[in-house]
Amino acid sequence: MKKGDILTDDQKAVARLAKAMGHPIRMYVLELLSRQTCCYSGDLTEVLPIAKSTLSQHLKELKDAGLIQGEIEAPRIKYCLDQENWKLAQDLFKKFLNT
Amino acid sequence: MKKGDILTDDQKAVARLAKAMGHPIRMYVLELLSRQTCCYSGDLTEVLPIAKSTLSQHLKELKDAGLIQGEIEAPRIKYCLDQENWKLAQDLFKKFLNT
DNA sequence: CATATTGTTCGTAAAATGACGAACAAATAT
DNA sequence: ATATTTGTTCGTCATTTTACGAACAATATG
Repeated sequence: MKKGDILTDDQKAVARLAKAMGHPIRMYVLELLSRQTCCYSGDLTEVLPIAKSTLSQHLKELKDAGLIQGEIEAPRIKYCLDQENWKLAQDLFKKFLNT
Repeated sequence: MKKGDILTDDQKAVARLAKAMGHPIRMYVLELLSRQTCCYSGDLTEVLPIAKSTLSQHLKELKDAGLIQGEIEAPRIKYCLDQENWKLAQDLFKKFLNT
């Protein structure tokens, strides 16, 4: 924790999360997963108007931010919210927005 | 509201807000303003380790996203949260985060 | 009027983002 | 063993983001 560093860890953390949420496609995925526990990316490809490689990138960003996790299941991959980090995100945003 | 459009307005709106919040400097400003009603950008320039032109850009982004507003006051500019949109942002994030 | 003070705008540059199709890897099914 | 399904990775490209300093505009102060 360097001294001259003005920005707090929480500010950095919530900015990191917000950045990951800063695209409509990614919010679509997050909302879906917050409603139905899991989904397969194939389902998303069918519905979303983007190439599967692009979707893959978006999912990777959500994964890198810790918001979702993917579990290999036969030929497909099952995506779910990362419950632990999701709770953390809830708390962080609550902290920054509610007061 | 076009038919083939999968993404909802709320998803787009919250993504827009999240994008604006997706930088530590901007979260710093937002947190400050959520605590102390207003500030002058000069105060920020003193504290933050970035050029004033860069700060100006960040403030503009927050303004464009509707999160803050600037009021000219003599030689300086007073920045505050845009209360109305801030409430909207609170509601949107609450909705998406299930809080 | 001259001169600070304050912030934006401009020009520039490096890096990141978002998108695509093609190629690839892994696993299942034929 | 070959084909099919599923998703990632690669190469590419255009656009956006982040950052800086210099120049500029507007407004106070001497």
